[in-house]
Amino acid sequence: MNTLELIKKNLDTFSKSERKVAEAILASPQTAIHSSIANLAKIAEVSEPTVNRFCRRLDTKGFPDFKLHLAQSLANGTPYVNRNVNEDDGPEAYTSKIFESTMACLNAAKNGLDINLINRAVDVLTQANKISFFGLGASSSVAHDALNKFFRFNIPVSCFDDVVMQRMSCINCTEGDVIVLISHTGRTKPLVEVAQLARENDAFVIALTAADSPLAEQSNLVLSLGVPEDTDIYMPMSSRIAQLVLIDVLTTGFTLRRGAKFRDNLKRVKAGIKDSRFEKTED
Amino acid sequence: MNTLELIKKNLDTFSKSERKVAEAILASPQTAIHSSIANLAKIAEVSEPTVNRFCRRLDTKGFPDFKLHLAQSLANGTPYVNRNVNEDDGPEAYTSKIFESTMACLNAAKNGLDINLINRAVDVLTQANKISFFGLGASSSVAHDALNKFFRFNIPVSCFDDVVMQRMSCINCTEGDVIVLISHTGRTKPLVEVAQLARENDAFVIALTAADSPLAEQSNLVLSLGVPEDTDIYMPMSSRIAQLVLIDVLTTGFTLRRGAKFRDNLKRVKAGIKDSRFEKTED
DNA sequence: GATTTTCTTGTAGTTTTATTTCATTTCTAG
DNA sequence: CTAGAAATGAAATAAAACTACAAGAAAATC
Repeated sequence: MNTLELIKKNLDTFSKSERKVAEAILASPQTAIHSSIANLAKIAEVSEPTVNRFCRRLDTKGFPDFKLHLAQSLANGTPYVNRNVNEDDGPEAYTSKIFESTMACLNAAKNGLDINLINRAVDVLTQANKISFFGLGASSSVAHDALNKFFRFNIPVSCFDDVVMQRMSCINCTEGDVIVLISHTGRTKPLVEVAQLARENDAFVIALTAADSPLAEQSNLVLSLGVPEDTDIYMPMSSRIAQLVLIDVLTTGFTLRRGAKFRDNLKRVKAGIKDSRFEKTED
Repeated sequence: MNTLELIKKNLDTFSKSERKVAEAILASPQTAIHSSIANLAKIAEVSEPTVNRFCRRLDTKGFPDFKLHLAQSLANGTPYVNRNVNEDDGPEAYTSKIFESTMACLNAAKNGLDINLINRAVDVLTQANKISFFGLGASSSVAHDALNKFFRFNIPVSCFDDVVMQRMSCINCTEGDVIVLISHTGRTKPLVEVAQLARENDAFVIALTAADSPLAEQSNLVLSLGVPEDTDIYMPMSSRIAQLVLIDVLTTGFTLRRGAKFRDNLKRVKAGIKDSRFEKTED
């Protein structure tokens, strides 16, 4: 738990003098971590033992230990607090807010993931005869991205971003086929129907979507990113980034699982691209 | 600069005893920040002043100050150090490595951005008659994503991921058109030619690409993400994520610049989608 | 190869910083 | 208004960090 947040939350549980300490710290945390206990006591206009007691109340061993905790939470740039863009932000402000909230979001997503399910998904993908990635709207770019990555493994893989093609593809499914459906909310009707159709035709359905959504219910395996987002004005930015990173994770798992033989194959594909470039490397 | 990294990098500039200290810290940074100078000296089998000298050599005021620095860099989950996936990583390991290195990469990207150029890009986009997003290969999904976002602003916007269409589109360019080219390396021949073609037809060319690349030279405005990446085996994962976040930033800047009127428009587009859903929200 | 110089390291002493103890003050409840 | 409890700070104690200096090792010079 972020120390600054903790202090804010417990402001009313402190005694009068202890609150003075809290406020002094909140006013300038940077000063706090670079002060001695005597100095901070003077700033807060209390005695040294009071500062010490304040530290202990926050479950630290004492003042130096408290400074350590505080320093650590400052290092994170408080990414969880108050990072929404508002109307009068300048370029500097909205740029760092977006980057920081994206990072915070990835962090949250990481902590909320079920590693066993990921492992399971990699299993399924490794054994698939054919893999298809489906997404609609904003999620279609995630599906495309997935296609791009799996394409290099030299296995049958496809990607559709319109419902008609998705349905047609599902009808031709057989056992051993894996369909990966991508939807932030899991409430896009056509996609839920596609999931149903796929399962009726014996395909294995993996969903990258919200837990407890209609789409999740229709799927064999759900990888959910617990990333709430205000989708009312701005677009589902961060959550989509998290989906992409999840695709990265699956790709990596896939690569590792299939071992060295396949990694050679990857290199060969890359080598084949080099001709169309000024130099080496990748787009 | 990350303290642990700094220690590693300077390992050979230390004297024999100081290196003992460095190694003791690297072996268990967590122990280090919770030890007194006497304790750490004992662990490293040196004297206390040696530890103190070691701290000063790293440009800190002394041992307590050093602990603060170290604590801060530990708080970031050591994302900069040694985060490459290797063959025998389990799901847990590669998942967190990928998430963490992506976050680190975003952080690096954020710090390397030129805010003025972003502001300039937003300016140009806001005044464009027509916006086109071009990408090839892995970058095409970024272009699609951009299309998806700008599409909602109710301005002429298009996206092509094959060279032929891109060239055709460029030939029809007129002054006031803006072309956004996306390429991780900036060395994809066809895309560089497209940039040339677009400029010959009076379009304004914005490139999301590496600085000092052929593509950068052919563009009117370059937004570069200084994100080096080992593209030899794994794909350009993190850098592409950074590009996407940059698109988010541009979109946000665009939204803010055009003011409240346009934000209403966004809401209307959203409302129009709702019918095709089980509930509200967005994919 | 010896000798001087420089750099490195540790011991012991000093100073700074943090913590504990305890007396005083300030609330709170009857 | 007073007994008891809680909060606070002064002073003393303990701990930690730092400094000065001297002994020893390594490097350079003759």
